Amino acid sequence: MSTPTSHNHAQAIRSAGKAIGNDEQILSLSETFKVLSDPTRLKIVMALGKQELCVLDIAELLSVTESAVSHQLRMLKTLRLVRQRKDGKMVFYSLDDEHIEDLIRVAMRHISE
Amino acid sequence: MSTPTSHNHAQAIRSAGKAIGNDEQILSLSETFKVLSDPTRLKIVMALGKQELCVLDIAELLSVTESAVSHQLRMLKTLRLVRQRKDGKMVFYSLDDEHIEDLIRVAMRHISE
DNA sequence: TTAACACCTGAACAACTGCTCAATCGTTGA
DNA sequence: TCAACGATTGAGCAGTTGTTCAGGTGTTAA
Repeated sequence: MSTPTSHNHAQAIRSAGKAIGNDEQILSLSETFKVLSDPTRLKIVMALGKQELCVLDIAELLSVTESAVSHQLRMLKTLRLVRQRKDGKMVFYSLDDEHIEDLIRVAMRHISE
Repeated sequence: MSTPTSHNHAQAIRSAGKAIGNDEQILSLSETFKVLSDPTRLKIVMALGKQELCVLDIAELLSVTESAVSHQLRMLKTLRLVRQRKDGKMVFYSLDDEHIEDLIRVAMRHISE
């Protein structure tokens, strides 16, 4: 007896290939996950999910500089995850995507094993 | 009139702070998202969700080298997302976490706007 | 006008990431 | 025994990432 277990490579590849979307979809998916893969951004998103905050509030809450927060907020705004509202000297940010909170909720179920 | 809109910074920070877990939890969450933030790893996970595959199958399916696949599989194994089964010269990998597929499903709802 | 404040921006830097390449291991068939 | 095969590993590299820093904008109060 030689062949340990019969395994049709060609068919396995064909079958698994169907489970993968097209490259454009994969890229969108991975970018979605990438936004939340940085602790600072994740905290910002979770905080804004609870309530509207200005830049300095976020900076103080996370113990990072205004600049760092501002950079991350720009990215989050570009990706349409947050929205901004100017009020005098301050700029208030809030979450602009309800799906993101679902995503975090599901991930929390995951890490609690 | 000066104050544009009344805003209690201290209270806002306190309130939003509750929405953020402890640092350990945040780190776990962000790491979960980070695994799926790379297109190659995401494809591997999605393919293995459909069916068990050996290293060469994955390499061919994704058009990358065995080495690259092996490196990523090691990471996925360390993080307990995949499990391996040796069979002769081949090593078959399969998904070892049902929550991950949920996560991808929710993210797909997100990107389809 | 001026100073203070909240925020934004671009350059620069260190740290990290994913890949390639070459070498290696373990198993199998000749 | 030995060559072929599937898989793994570590070093090295180019590209990316998140932060800091210095300077800037716009708004407000004096």
